[in-house]
Amino acid sequence: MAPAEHQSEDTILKAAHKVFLSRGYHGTRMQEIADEAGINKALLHYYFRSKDKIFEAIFLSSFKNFLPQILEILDSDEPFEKKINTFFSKYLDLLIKHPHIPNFIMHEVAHNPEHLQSFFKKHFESKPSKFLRQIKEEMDAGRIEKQDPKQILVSMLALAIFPFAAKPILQIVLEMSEDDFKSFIQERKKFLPEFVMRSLRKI
Amino acid sequence: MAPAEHQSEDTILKAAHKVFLSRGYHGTRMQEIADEAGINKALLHYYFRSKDKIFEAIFLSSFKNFLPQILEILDSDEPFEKKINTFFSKYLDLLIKHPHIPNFIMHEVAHNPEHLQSFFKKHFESKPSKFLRQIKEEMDAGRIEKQDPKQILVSMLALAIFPFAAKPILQIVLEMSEDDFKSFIQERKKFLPEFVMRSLRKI
DNA sequence: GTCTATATAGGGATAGAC
DNA sequence: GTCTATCCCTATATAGAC
Repeated sequence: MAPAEHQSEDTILKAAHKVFLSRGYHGTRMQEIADEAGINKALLHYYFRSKDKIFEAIFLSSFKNFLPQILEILDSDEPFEKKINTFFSKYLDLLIKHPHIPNFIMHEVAHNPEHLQSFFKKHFESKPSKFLRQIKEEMDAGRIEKQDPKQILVSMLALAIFPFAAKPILQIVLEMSEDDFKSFIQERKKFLPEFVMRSLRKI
Repeated sequence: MAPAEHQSEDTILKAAHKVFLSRGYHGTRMQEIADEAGINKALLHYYFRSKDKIFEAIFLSSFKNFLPQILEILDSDEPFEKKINTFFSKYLDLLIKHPHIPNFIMHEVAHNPEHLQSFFKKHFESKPSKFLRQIKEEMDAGRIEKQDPKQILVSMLALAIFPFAAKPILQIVLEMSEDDFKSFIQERKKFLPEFVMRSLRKI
């Protein structure tokens, strides 16, 4: 890539990412993206034709960080218990890097569910089918309690994602400062694998 | 209350509730609320002075369904294990009745965290302090594993709330129809208390 | 209390100079 | 490529008749 050529485009995307993720589609003003990027409104339309086009780019890149990367981990060949550890460790790290993604995705998706179906099919065929099968195998082998595998998967996602989506509320209810919250999440990396495995393990 | 007097006001509130919860503050048009209520735009301003005022009313009533009612259950005098059961059973029922509240609250709160602090202090002093103490007591009595009580509380909230916030995504990833999702949630009422208690119980 | 009509502002998008 | 100026539609809000 030529160095200066795409500089503005990247600057715009970074700015747009920041604004869209903190304000949502309808809360975002093109002016604010321009200010954040240190350029003019007109330039936004020069690079991307419309607000919609910029949004699409941001949404796509965000979504890729929200689910597919993680589903891949779940579909790896690691043994079960090891995989639970890897999952929480990697997912929490990812969420620490992009803490606003859960809210952003869930909000936008809830308001355009029609688009999601085709969008999903277009960009990711990855389903957590291998992981769901793996859970079944563990059950059949008598190593974990018989449960609906989907309930387990959704629970794992919930335990990892929810604290980031509900952060401001949790901070108030539990009287946590920013630092408190940070160490709460760090603690959670250790807490969650144990929490889940203790629940699953046959006694 | 006089019968006809407040009819329009109620109609407006019901319509506003529906529109705000499905579209969010910035996605909501006064025109759509008016249409939904079967009245004129101007009438909205006659009853409530501005969009902000209507929103405030809706947000307040929604928030009351999202947290305080549940924190109350947690601060009751029930014994521990019974309380875990009551919590999930009542909370899931509440969320079935108001499935859009989690997304709505979390989205709006994330974008106006400044307001939340004073808002929360004004309307609810209820903190889950009794429940957190109760967890500690169970630990001290040797009935459950020693853990950070806050991690447990947040996990319980996550397990209950997340599926509603992430519903459209889950439906696609797990290939669930509306009916599938409904029964998934019904199943979850039984699944969650066991899931949590198995994890906590000392072995 | 409820309507129609209108004022006013805000924000996405374009024209055109440089 | 980047800017200033401006168009134009949309949305909140108000005025005023009934």
